[in-house]
Amino acid sequence: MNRTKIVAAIRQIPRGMVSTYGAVACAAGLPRGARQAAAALRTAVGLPWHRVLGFGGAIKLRGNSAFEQRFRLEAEGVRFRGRRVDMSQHEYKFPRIAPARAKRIG
DNA sequence: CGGGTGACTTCCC
DNA sequence: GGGGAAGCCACCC
Repeated sequence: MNRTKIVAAIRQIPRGMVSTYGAVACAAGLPRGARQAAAALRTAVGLPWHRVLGFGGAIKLRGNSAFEQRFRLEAEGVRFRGRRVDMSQHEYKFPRIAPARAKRIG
């Protein structure tokens, strides 16, 4: 199941690192599955959900959840630049799980 | 089958 | 940098 791959990918993000919806989906073999990655994060439990961000390291949650996500990341040593995570330092690059052809998303 | 929806992304103003 | 439009995709009526 694709959703399982997405969950597996998210679970691999180590502490102090982050990734993006698109990258996670890509690692799971779904080049256009950013939204599916988000859906998986919403439903699945026990994931490091706070380590998944929008493109460029932006928090896509709203309200209190956004605050909590930022708080948790900072607690792991992740640094922010403005409202975005400093991706040059903390972006986690997935090992290839499934062949992910690079294509534009969006 | 068709239409609405979203923790998405990219362009453009 | 903020806001809107358009494209994409799985899921759910």
